[in-house]
Amino acid sequence: MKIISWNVNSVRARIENILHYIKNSKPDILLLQEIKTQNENFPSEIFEKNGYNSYIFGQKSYNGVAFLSKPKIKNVRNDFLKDKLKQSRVITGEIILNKKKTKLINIYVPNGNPVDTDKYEYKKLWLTSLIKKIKIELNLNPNLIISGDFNIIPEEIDVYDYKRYENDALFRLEIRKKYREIINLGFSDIYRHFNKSRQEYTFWDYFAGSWQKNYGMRIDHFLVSNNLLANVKSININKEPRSKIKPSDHTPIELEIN
DNA sequence: ATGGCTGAGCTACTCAGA
Repeated sequence: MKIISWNVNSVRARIENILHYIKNSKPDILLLQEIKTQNENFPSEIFEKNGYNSYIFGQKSYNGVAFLSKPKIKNVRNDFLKDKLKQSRVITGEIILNKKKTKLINIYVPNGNPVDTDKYEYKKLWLTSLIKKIKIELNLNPNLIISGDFNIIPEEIDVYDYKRYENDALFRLEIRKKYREIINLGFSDIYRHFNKSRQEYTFWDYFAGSWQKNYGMRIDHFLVSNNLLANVKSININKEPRSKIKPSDHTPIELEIN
């Protein structure tokens, strides 16, 4: 099964790029973040014509997450977290992997910049609440996949110049510690598991020629619970969509799992 | 280098992103 996560930065502005990508990469399940639209304006019919069911947790203008899926996803919910600001940032659902009931948790973590503002406090609270929920969930079901735009640079190797980001909400030590906390509950960062010292990114800013200079960062992740680790076949960051006309600033990360 | 770009909502300009 091919499960892919992609922050598309508006599903409607990106529709041609997404369709082109789907035809080439043929995901079974696509986890989308930053769809930037309400449920009623989500282009479900277009995806249905291409063989995908849509499961949407939208919001006007900002945020929003969704699943596109060939197989049906069961028990889809928007209430995994209580979001203080009522932003649409998590959608969950259940699939069967290798006869195991597996929960997919698709997340769009708050950015948190600038630091030392309420935005940063919101990110910290949001992550604390996420960790608490994951801990509970792991006790109910050992088969979890958490994926999406974490807005966290895990280590120095995961950004083009870490010194520039030491006091940034994506790289501050206390934020990276939250990421470690999730992993320490019993998960693997699948990209890093398969690529111990490789330096690749999933995001490049639109401005200042960041893409051309490869000034990027790895902030989109797949965390797979250790009970499922043996099922994982491969992980790949597909840079092709970032090179296209009118791209998202993020590029897809692709998981192959039995 | 706290934004030089992009998108939504709207129709001039602000807010947000990372």
